[in-house]
Amino acid sequence: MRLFLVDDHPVVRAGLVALLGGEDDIEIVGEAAGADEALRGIAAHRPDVVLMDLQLGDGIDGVEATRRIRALPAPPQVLVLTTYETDADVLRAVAAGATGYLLKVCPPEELFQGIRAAARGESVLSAKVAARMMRRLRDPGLALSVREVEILELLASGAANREIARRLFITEATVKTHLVHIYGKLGVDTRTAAVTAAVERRLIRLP
Amino acid sequence: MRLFLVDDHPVVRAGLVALLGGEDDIEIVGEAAGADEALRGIAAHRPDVVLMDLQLGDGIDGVEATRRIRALPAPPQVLVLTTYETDADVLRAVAAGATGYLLKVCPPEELFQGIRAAARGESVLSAKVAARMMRRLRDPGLALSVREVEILELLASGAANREIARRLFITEATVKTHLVHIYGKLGVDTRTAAVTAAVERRLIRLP
DNA sequence: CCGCCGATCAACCGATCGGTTGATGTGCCG
DNA sequence: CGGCACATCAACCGATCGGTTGATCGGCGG
Repeated sequence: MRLFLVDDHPVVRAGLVALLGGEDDIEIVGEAAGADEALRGIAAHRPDVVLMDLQLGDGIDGVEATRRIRALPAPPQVLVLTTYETDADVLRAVAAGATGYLLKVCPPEELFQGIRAAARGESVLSAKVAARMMRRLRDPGLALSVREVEILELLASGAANREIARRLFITEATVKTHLVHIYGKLGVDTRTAAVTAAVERRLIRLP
Repeated sequence: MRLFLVDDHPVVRAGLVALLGGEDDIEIVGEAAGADEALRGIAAHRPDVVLMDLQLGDGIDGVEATRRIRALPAPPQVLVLTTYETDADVLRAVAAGATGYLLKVCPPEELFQGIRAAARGESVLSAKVAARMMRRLRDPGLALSVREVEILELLASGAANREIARRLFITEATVKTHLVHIYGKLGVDTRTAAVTAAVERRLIRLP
């Protein structure tokens, strides 16, 4: 099975090469530190699976890189392997066409099985990520709605209520209503605290 | 030269082992995913240099782990190898007794030389980190003062001006004055934007 | 079909924030 | 010694935010 690595850290790429060297059925056909390099390498080497970090060397992030890879004709499976487990990251990666989402803290064996499962086209979720998603499905009351996360991300960028309203094509009154709900769900009472609480709880991630 | 690895990511540890395997003068005598495990391993194997990540497996972070290691009798040199390059991280790590500060994105050769330099007791700074520190020294006007960073960190926790004033034993008026200066230096005009700008510019980092 | 939830909007009020002007003291560097 | 940066405080004003109450509408599930 042909594998392509995309990660901006030389140390991590070396680690993956070393770990996967012991797996005879997995062949690493190329690696890249950034999105452009990855797209060229994938076109040249036609891998079955791409192992993708979310923070990349060049300006393009892993989600956008995933989107572009999946837009290729007969695209490879993309398995995200990254440090973060925010709701926003996971949902965006899956929306961009990722087959699975693993964390770098996972034990090597889980990584191997994940790569093989991805090659078969199966969906793969790291235990921690899966738990987060299950909780999100089981207990939707505590989870923020999609709209509320949108508000939070604009909040994190420092936008005023009026600016948020303008960007989302709603009125300031609606923004305030959403904020009250967000405060309640996060257990805070100011916008700044909401941003840090959301970052801590991995609901959003700062750029 | 005896080296000990501390990093919570199995992939990164494998990568370091693989990369350093080619350097005959460097011998890896042990590794750990967390601070407690590291302290036990260091006591047992007596390395010359400890390669330390800042985000660790257990509750203790790399800065605190560094402090504890440097408090040992005849302690090893501690070389920080991490993803982040915030002012706060670097300054805290150095204050805790770190000999050097390298980034995981650095090329392997720089890492090798850094480890050897650390073993000789020399200070090591990654090029990006060094540049940031130099800028901080050369152009103190653009850098935030220590007091302003304190304000920023409380800001990031969501504290209101009154709360910040109470925690720092100053009046609300003074807090507002500091905020105006901070806004000016960061080029923003709201507290929330100041927090995200500070995080983006690596002046502070969220917990 | 009816209830619940999410999303939308309105009007109001007090509290907080952003911005300005002006002032004082301290410590450092040339 | 004379700046200069930093930290501290005061008073003021308009803008924004936080909180509340109440309302409409569409979709989804029992």
